[in-house]
Amino acid sequence: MEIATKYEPQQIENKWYSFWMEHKLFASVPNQKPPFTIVIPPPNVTGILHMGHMLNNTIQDILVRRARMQGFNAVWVPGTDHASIATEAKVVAMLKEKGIDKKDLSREEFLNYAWQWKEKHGGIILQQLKKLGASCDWDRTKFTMDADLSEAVIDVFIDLYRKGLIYRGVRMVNWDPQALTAVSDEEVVYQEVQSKLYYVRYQIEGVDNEFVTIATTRPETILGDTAICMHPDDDRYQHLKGKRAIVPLVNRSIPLIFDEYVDREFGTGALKITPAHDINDYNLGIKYRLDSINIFNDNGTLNESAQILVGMERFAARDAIIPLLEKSGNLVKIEDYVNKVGYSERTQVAIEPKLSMQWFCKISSLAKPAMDVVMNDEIKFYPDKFKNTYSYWMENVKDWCISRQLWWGHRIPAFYLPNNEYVVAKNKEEALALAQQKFPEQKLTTQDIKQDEDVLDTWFSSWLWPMSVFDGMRNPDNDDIKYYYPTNVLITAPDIIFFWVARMIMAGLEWRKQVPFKHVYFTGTVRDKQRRKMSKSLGNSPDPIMLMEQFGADGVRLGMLLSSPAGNDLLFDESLCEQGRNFSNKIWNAFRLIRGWEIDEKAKQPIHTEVCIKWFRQRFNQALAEINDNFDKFRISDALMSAYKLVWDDFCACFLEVVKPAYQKPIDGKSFREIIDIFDDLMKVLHPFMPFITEELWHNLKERGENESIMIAEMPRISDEKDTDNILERFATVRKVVENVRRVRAEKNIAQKNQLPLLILKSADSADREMDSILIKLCNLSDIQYVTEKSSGTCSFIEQNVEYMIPIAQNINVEEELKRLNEELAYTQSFRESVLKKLSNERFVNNAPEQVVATERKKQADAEEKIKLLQEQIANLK
RNA sequence: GGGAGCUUAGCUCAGCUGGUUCAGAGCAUCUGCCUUACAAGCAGAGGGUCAUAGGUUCGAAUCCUAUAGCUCCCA
Repeated sequence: MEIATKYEPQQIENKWYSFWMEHKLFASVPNQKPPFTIVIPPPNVTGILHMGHMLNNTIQDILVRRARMQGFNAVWVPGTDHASIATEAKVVAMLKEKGIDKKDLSREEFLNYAWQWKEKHGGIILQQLKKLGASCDWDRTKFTMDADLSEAVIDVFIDLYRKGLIYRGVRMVNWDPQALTAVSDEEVVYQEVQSKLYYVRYQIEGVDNEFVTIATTRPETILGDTAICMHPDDDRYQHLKGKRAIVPLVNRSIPLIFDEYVDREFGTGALKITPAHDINDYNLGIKYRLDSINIFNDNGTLNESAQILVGMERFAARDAIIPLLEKSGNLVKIEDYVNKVGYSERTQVAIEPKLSMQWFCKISSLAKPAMDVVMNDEIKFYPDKFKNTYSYWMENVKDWCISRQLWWGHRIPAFYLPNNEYVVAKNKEEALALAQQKFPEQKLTTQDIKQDEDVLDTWFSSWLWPMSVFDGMRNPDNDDIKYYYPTNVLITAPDIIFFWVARMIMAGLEWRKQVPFKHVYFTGTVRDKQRRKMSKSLGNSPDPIMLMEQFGADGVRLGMLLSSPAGNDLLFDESLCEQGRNFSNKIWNAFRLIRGWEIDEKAKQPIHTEVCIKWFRQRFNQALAEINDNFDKFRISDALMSAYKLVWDDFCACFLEVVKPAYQKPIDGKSFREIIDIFDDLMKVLHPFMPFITEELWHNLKERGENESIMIAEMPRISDEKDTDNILERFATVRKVVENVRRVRAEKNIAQKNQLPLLILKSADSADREMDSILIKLCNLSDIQYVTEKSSGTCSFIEQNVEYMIPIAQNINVEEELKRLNEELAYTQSFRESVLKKLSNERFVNNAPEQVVATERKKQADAEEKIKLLQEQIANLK
């Protein structure tokens, strides 16, 4: 049979993904088996696949596939989240292209467009995940604005409201003047910017030529100033106590106040106070009952209250006010200054602190139990350092601003009445009934009540995700939620530990009295080689689809994992995928080798093959234990590396070299079948990492039924067979000897095809004939002789204090050999010295555990033995 | 400014509660090979004062303290 020497993944991948789908192998329904559940961190419905998704979803798929093969009823629930701000921005932009302004549309019209957009473009990412091999139960695909999930969100709002945990209030919020909505603290990204510090002097009221100078980075907000504040102990300003100042340009009289909040070192020690536009000023404003003058419109332009520059955009106003201040004689100086400015994560525009009416969720009572379950390890974090981050945030948790001034999302179920009261209810009818009951004298009708225009923060729906995907909020006793919840593990990025992870824990405990997941695995950030975050604007992110076309999905999956221990950033480099592809190819060729053998049922199994199979079974067992252990600790890249080395180093480089028959010779049937079984097991171990190639080869190894798949084959278990004859250790020694022989070959330029004899300075009685057969095969030896005396004209080496000699025809380079031997002797001697030093230290001998002292004595004995051998070798050469 | 964490080979990282020659892995590098599964490969080799300075200990990459540098989170 002709098989290509290179593995070509494309067709194979499509073939098997279709096969899995057709046979519904990803589907899960509750049954008697133990469940294993993962819910996908729902990507934005606007999203397209990027490298972060690749990493995250590769890990989820590995865990799910492995669990499935281990006999769990595994489910991986896919879905997307509606991403209020991002989606609304996309739709607005799309409409703009069509020449439609959002302002000209009704809410219903706009939402129509938005749904159309979602149906057309939403969920591309889920299609892309299929290319990766994601074994999601697609029939369970959910969207955070599905009717059932939406109902759950509204119910939760009402429930929290009735529990007194939701309130409405005026607060300083982070206003995004482009998206025209408040965003949460977590959605603000602070960046250092090069800016200016403006020094502006204010006339003291009623005193000629007396001024107080302040420093500000935002001179345009002067127009909203309602006080100037200084430190009460500041000597420079004692004489100003009780006086007032005049705001430049608008000539408003404002008080001078004194508070310890002020940093005397900063600027001039005098601070202008604009309560409407700065959170700290706002707090001082409350404390001193200052006026609050809002000078901005929602879109960031100046309003009537500013008195001048009305209608001008805030940054333009900043530029415009400087010449005015200069002209009026109030500008003292300008300095360069670096400060941090908050930007909206969604629109990248500078956040404007703004006072506005918002809905808030009281969080502290929810946070307490959520804190406990992480601290007591009921939920385990990997890596566990994120417990620190988590506890710090939870201890200082603030109320959650849950309203967004958008249309796309879950509309807040609050209904306003003509008397400025409001009621919270599931829909207008219930709201009306409630309102009529509450205010019977008002004689309210449907026309009198008006629902809140705002929607809820997207996270207010995603915090229910692990429950709502199983309809666990509306039907808490349904079979799915009872079976699949709590989920086993959440795979996510640490930057949403507060947004999402913490809140899911709160929600799970609040509504199901049960944690939503038992383990949280935090992936690192995918960065480029220069440690820069991958981003669209830098253009440093490769297209995952192209990568998969180039290296195969299996290759890319390996590439993602190879250097990404939990929580560590992954410095992505295409060469990692190349390594993955090369590994696929290695496996492919191992298969080609086996496939090409002819089978002779009459032939007897050679001794070296028998021994080698015995060894490999032990080695496999050992590696399996390692892999399992690594999985238990969520050290997935380590688990992969164990499997990688098992296949490449042990199976291909060693095992196959021993068992493969000579060129064009057949293999005996027994060996063939045993080797196929071993290969079969290896494919199963690799399957979670590399689903496609393993499925392909698994089907080619043996006759398989039409409905069979490696996906649902049983994962090999650690066998009880003990390594009674110590074959692992004996084999390890053999491999060292093989290395030495190969080194001699390399140094002496002796080709592998030329047979060599090997002399072993050891009694023939203690020979290990089993291992000799391996040596002969791997080193291509003519024979092995056990001798009692050294012979000259040999290259020799020592392994486990046994001397091995290879007679060679050419002259030995005595000097070179001596140099090598002397170096080894020196090393061994100094090693012995260090051991002796320890042993001659009474305190060591007295204090150290017996075991440790005994091993030191053994080291001493071994070293002395080796020194003796080396000295003999050296003497022999001279 | 407050907090957390990191610093081990050229790169990315392991190294658990001090004790096996403990200084490791993968990649990269160098040398030799188109050997009959695989050059996307084979065989071999080199490479580190474990950030620095102290301390605890019979014994420190591992524990403690300080310093330097880096990263992240919060304000």
